[in-house]
Amino acid sequence: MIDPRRLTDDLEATAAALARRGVPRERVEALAALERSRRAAIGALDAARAEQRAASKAIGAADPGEREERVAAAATLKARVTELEAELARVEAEHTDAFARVPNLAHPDAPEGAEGDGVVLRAFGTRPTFDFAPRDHVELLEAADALDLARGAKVSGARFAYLKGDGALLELALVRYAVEVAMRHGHVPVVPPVLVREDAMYGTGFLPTDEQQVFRTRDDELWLVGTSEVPLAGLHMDELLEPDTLPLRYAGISPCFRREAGAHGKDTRGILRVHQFEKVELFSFVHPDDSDAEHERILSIEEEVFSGLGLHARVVDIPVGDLGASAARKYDLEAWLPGQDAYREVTSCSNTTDYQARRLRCRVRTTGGDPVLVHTLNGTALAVQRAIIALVEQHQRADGSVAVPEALVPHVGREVLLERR
RNA sequence: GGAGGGUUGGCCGAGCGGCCGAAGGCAGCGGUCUUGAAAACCGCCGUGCGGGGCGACCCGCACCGUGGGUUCGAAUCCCACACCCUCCGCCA
Repeated sequence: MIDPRRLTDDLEATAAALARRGVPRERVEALAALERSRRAAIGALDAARAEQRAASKAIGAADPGEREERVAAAATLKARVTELEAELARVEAEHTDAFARVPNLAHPDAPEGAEGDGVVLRAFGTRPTFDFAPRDHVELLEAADALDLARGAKVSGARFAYLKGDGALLELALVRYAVEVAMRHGHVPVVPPVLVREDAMYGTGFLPTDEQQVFRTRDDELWLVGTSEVPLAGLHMDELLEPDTLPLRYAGISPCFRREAGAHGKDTRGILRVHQFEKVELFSFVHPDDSDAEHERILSIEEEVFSGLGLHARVVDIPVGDLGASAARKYDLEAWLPGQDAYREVTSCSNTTDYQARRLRCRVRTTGGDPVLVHTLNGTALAVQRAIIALVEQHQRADGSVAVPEALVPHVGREVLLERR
């Protein structure tokens, strides 16, 4: 959510900034009007309440003779207050809903453009070459009975899969490996709840905008998270933090659930786009001055995780037209997938600046001045299914087996996986 | 699922219709004292919103788990819900 105050105080600048995010001028002016009527309603109510309070106080000290008359007068004032309260509630509801749908302001350095206009900042690792026709992850994993898509579909539907045998082992090894890298960089490992209340979904910006992407439960007011970013951000909602506690850094380990509505026909093969996957997520709460540096820091951890697996990938600076509602700036890691002959997104890290903090009411004390909103950042340390794809496809050998990268050997317990029996 | 107890400021903890934004303590901040520190003593010390000065300040309103209700007036009374604790049942 943007700062309503800033919107009315500097309409021109805010309108220009929001135009970058595709918010039309008329809508910005409508928001400003809502903010002004909200303030007017508050002013009127406060004044009426002050009158009523004064009248009530006088009753306590009044002579019994004039009491009845004073009570009647106070009752009239009360009716006025009730009326103004209803008016404010109406304005406030409209205001809240309208502002909740406004995306975060883009970072000045985020590149212009729409999906596909990302700027490749750099690449790391070596793009593998093969003296045989490389297979894709489905062929490699199914041949070794490490993946069962057909039965996944039978039991749960399309976009669900079983990881078995080496596939299951690979998940455990990758999670453990990623958590260790994250811990080396000061992120505290966390296994969070994956069912959360609506408040946490709103606070992180997944509601109301992406409602159709989220699984919800029928009999309880709970939502299944699409990333542990939600419960990790929620960790400090409604909190006023002490400055010396920042930065707070976490590494969430959790399954993630996504409806993938509107993605019909897209990435239907294999486990690239599934309804349920496991992910290790980096999350930081920092002082607002430090969020740019923290963003680079999280990106570098992501690069370390991937390059540590001997994988080739590139870093993409995502254009404003392709940012989610909460992000001011986003970097993706795109790994080379020989099976698709393409680079595909395997991680993503966003600086959400004060967007989530405002919605979650998370602030930090400052020396002297008023508390300020913290900045929050999130990034994928490792998304298991996509990492598995990149790993088996890039490290495959002619016989369909996969060389386990050195860093993963201790966690897998073997140097080769997916050998056919 | 059943029965009880609880939820007050950064923390602990009083308050049980108007004098309560809220005693007291701890922590924190400033000062006196001290070679320095501790102790002692003095002072300050919640958050949000609205308005004004538009500076380190003043005024108003709101907030005692959340949402309703009673009342001229509620932290205090009533109802619902959420969460925490104890006991019983069930269960991994």
